[in-house]
Amino acid sequence: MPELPEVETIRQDLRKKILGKKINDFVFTKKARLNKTTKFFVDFFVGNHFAEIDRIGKLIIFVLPDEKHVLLVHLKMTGQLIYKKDDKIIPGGHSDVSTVDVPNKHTHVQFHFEDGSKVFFNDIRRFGYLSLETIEKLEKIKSKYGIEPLTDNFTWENFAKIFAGKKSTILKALLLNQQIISGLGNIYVDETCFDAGIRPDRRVNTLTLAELKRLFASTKKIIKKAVEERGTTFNNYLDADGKKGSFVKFLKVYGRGGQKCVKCKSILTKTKIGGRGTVYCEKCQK
DNA sequence: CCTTGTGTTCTCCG
DNA sequence: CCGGAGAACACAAG
Repeated sequence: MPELPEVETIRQDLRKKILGKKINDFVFTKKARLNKTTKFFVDFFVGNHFAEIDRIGKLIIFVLPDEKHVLLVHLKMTGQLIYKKDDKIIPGGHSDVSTVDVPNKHTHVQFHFEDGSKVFFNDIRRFGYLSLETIEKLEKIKSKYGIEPLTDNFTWENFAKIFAGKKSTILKALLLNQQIISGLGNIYVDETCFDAGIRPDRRVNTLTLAELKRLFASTKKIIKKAVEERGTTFNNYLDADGKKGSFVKFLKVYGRGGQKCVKCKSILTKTKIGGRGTVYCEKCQK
């Protein structure tokens, strides 16, 4: 599941690879989820290029040189953006880096660049989308996102403010709410709560100052570490080179329901909180 | 039936 | 009874 660290990894990778490169062709299948006609996309992109790649929360923002438009890409659960330099077949099959062949049956969109390199948008479940928007629309969309764990705005003061007015919200629901904190998804919320030693089903108005401080520190720590490890490949996620993210080896609760807690060896609880699958330790998290 | 991210709808409380 | 917050529901597809 691409969350902030995964999307940020892809953004940083693609920036180095495709900025300024002229787009020679825009290729698509009829399964592609686009917010305009395919003709519109082709006419718009062929001959054009990307001037910058930004991100807000889990949304990738490809900035066009006209300073009037952006291409928004949301990967949802199974989307991938894979860059490939050329179509050379390496004898014996796979290259030593990429763990995926592209294009494949889940490739719905391709950008072909002037130097022969390509970007492939793959999506098994097809929940992800490409959306061509104006700068004005982007500002409206951006205004709906909460504070970003990787920016200077993510201070203890701003973090504490989030909780100040809240009453009985379930902690996990609050942390997953993109309008409050942007970028956290199911993996990092469970990991953050474990790291802070707090049950994800706690009502936020019952959290003590000490607990809030731990939660703030853990959020920063987990996200920073996950970005350093280039994300978590649990099922489907790959970076722009088709490589897996290595944070998976640091997961302490996500996907480990029924297994032993790494700290206290008791069995981790798997349950549903706020409608989402949740794993936590009854002993280590209070 | 499950999975998760997100947008919408509904309910409840002060 | 109104407004807003929070929770529940709906939807995507395999």
